[in-house]
Amino acid sequence: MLSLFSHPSGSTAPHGYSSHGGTHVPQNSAAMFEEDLLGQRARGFSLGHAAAGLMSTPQTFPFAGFPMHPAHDPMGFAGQNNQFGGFHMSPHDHKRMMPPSGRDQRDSKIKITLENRDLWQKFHSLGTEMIITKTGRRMFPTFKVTLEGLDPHAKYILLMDIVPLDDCRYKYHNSEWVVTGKAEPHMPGRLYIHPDSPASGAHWMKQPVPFHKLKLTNNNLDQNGHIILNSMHKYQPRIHVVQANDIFTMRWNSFNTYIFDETVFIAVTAYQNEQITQLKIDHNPFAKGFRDNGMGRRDHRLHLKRPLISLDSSHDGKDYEKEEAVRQSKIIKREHDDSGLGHSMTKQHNGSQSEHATSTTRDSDGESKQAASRGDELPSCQVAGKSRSGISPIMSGQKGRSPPLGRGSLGLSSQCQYLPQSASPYLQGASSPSCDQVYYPHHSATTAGNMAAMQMANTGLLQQTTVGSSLLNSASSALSLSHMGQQMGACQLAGQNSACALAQGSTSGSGAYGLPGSGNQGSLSSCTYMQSSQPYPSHLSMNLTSHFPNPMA
Amino acid sequence: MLSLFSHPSGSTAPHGYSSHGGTHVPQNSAAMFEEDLLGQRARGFSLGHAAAGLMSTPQTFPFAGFPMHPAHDPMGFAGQNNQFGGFHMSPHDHKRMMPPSGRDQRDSKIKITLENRDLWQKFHSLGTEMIITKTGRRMFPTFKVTLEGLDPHAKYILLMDIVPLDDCRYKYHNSEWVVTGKAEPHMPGRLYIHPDSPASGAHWMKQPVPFHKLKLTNNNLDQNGHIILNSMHKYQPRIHVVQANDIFTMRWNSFNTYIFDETVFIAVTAYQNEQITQLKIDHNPFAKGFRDNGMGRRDHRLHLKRPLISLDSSHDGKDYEKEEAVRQSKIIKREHDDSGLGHSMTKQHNGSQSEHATSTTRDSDGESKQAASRGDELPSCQVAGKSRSGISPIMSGQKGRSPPLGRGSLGLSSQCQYLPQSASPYLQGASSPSCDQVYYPHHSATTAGNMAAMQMANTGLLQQTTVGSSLLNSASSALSLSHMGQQMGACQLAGQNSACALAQGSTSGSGAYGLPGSGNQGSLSSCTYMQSSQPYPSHLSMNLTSHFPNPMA
DNA sequence: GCAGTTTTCACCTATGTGATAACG
DNA sequence: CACGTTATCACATAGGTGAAAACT
Repeated sequence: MLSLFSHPSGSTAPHGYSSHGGTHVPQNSAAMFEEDLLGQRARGFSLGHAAAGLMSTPQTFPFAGFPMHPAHDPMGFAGQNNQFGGFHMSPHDHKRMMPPSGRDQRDSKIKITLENRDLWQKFHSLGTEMIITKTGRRMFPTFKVTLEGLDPHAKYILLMDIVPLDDCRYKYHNSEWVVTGKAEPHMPGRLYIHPDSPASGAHWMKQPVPFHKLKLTNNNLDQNGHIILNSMHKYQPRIHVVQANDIFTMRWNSFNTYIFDETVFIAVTAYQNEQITQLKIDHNPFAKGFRDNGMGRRDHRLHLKRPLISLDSSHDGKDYEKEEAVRQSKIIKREHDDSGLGHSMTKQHNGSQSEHATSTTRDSDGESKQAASRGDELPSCQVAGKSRSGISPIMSGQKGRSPPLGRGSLGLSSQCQYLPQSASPYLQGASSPSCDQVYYPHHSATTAGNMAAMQMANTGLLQQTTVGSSLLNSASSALSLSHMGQQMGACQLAGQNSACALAQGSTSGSGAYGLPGSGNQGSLSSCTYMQSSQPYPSHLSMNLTSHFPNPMA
Repeated sequence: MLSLFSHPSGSTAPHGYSSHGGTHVPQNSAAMFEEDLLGQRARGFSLGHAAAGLMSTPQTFPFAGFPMHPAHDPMGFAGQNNQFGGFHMSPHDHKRMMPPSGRDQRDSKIKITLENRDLWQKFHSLGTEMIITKTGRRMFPTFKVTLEGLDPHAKYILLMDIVPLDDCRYKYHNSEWVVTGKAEPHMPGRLYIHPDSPASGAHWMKQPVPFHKLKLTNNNLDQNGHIILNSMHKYQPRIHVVQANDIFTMRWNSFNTYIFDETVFIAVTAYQNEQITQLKIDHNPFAKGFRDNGMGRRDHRLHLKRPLISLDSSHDGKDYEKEEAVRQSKIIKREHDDSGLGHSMTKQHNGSQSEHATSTTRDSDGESKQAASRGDELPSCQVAGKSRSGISPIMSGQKGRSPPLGRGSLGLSSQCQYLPQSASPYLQGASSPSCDQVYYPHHSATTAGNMAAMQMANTGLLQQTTVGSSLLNSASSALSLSHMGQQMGACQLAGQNSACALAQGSTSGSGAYGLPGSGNQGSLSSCTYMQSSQPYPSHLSMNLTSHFPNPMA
């Protein structure tokens, strides 16, 4: 297998972190966390040039057929909540996400609430767009949740990931989002571990938990652990609550996954809908470049490509601080309560399903099917007519909140027609055996349990990279994990800092270091470096490039 | 007279604004305003190289004796509210500033309230510091006021300026501010005109008016109209409410001036008290660089040079947005109500005093007494002992709010001993005939009426400058006016954009263009360019370098 | 090769930091 | 000459912009 890491040898471990793989086990990660805590600029965890371990046999990968987009969302929720256009919100106030049913799972009593939901709704009603850049961009609004029902004394790890909502590629045409074709292959989904992890239930419950540090990037070669997305594609952020003392003993089958429909968004490199731009400027304190009216009072009309109102007064906006405050404390009721697809799903916990055995994670998929044909785990796309579909067609001025549409008559996403196999979104996860079901055992006991490899660092897609060292000093902690039915078998570390403190010493750049992992089912405790030769290794990967404020318990 | 403007000839009017003085009158300023309204980057108003008009005779300047610091605060309030150390606040809730007494002045019914007063108090209790930089720095907290009692239909102009509070120079030693000597000569005070000016009373009253655009600089050669201050000196921001249809017909004798004790601050080039730094970071949305816990929840302990608490949790701060909101709507009562110097003054309106006649504004003061002896209009300094004085000696951790001290036992500023002549701060304005009383006719009818010249643009101190054109593209609108007993006679414009549209055409750089103004008593309607040969012309100067969102009425 | 769509990039705002440069 | 104080500067963060470059 070839090296998965593209960064130039030598520039990999600027801080002395080993750049060469081996079958190492986490060591001094705690110390590192502390250091990071104090540092202003988080350092990466990546240990660089790590090589594969258990993933020796490519065939173990469910994605065999889809080397390009083995990643994300296997789940069928893509079909359940694609009311993206924002014309209709979830009929029920699913602000409070609950497990689908009273399944006898350990955390069925967990209650998770999306904060600033009303703000999310505002964006959602217009068709949320999230900028993705080479260097990584934060999300706005910030994904922030309130937790309840956790065991105050137990330790939990909170993670987030973002999965494709459908298999379509979009374009913003004539003020609306329309499908332009099939989706591009997705990078393996990375997991962003909340920096406070692991922490007690009490800690997580004492106040809203923000995932503001999470960053999105369109750089497939990203070495900073940011979540890699494709521009012009629709995504669904998800939150996972896992009871575990540390990420290494975290059992993948104990994932409690939740999603919030209003957080769906389309990744873009540049804003398409200027109403979204304006909304961002209006609410994001950092988008000050245009807040002429300064902190709190701004004139929406200024700088608006097409002013909606007259320019007479600059005192029309409200204090964003106030709005923000309201947003955080108040929960605005949904206006339209179209009881369409009822419970638009929320909880998707990984059933106690079989952990797909100690499958070996393989990285040398070999298939460089860049643009080759891909599997159809995700609903296929079909460019719909311009009829009444399309996201945010409502260009109604200022507060134009689109009229509620039946849940069935979806917005943009409705244009995607799902293949028979994925027709039932709720079951898709379990029904598509070939892949992705890992994370979406929705009502089934299937699951995430079968994660196999953790690539701590390089996503394993950096093959022919030539990334400069500048890319190595980032910060967010993320796990790249392509929701497949593999089990956690190998841990791949890369980057500069070492979470696992594994790779240290060797500075060899692209050499492959396949190391057979110990195949700990359902546990991430064994981190093994791995490198694959294929540019887009389709398997679970964990990229833990950054800081963990709290030392591992 | 020599040129007051130092910027290289030619680079003065990048946008075609004349750089050569003449007796011009505002012309197309309105058009400019609109353009500015839409532009993201405000352009300056400065008309460059303008020359003096009425200020032909230097002797007319009250500052004759103090060529270096004719500027600011003539008022005696320096003595009234120097409880800077923050140990004691104004006894009465002077959040609502009212005219000193029911003087029969047109606007005696105006009520002005400082917004986010509690935030100001927090800073004040520690000893507020404001960063000043070459390029200009905004103030934080932002000076924001709520107005009441204005004639909804009349037009008003809101201005702000910042005057020296005493004649001392400070230094931060051993965690406290101590006087180190006499103050450096102050640049002529510039006036910052609120960009909405002029606007109806209704407009000003409909919501808090923020002066967030105002910037402070330590660059004496500033061409951007920013307010020039001296580092390590204490200042008092002031607000002026003037009923006028436009700045040119604005009558200087109709100024209604207000000050808020809690807004006193020491200008610094770098923060001295780290508690202040922390407070800034905690409350200023832009100071995000360190808000690890992101928008809303931050860990004060991170990055704190000397952490006050443990580092276990990052969830301790409150949402700044919330705080901000609260700050804006709620008015926190002062804890300590030491009824020391009772009404710590607030309203300082310019009585209907005689407008010092059509005194001619002279700019060629000639005196280059840079470090020469200066007049003593300001209270003289006397380095006090380290006893219990000194600003923010209270280094009590987190919420350490200093215990209230008698008003008499002032904080730092108390260390300054005032000369007999200025012993009575409230009367000083009127009592010091030589200068500065212009703005502080406190209880007297004296006054601001005697302003003579407006130097629209260069402060007149840019003499030997070599400022690049880069300095010319700024934005804030400011008037430089050294509160002396001169009357508004000449208007000096400089910079690139033209508010008065006066100077246009001539590009001669440093030539002097003394032009006899029409001597409009109390009115700024006649703008005359002027240039003085002395580096520090001590006279009223108006530097209106920038934008006025609203076209002049 | 033009045109339409996307992406990248240098720029600008605001603000604090640490290192370095002046100053006294 | 070195130290203590103050100032300046390049850097970093977050985020939008517009123009140019890159795709399709």
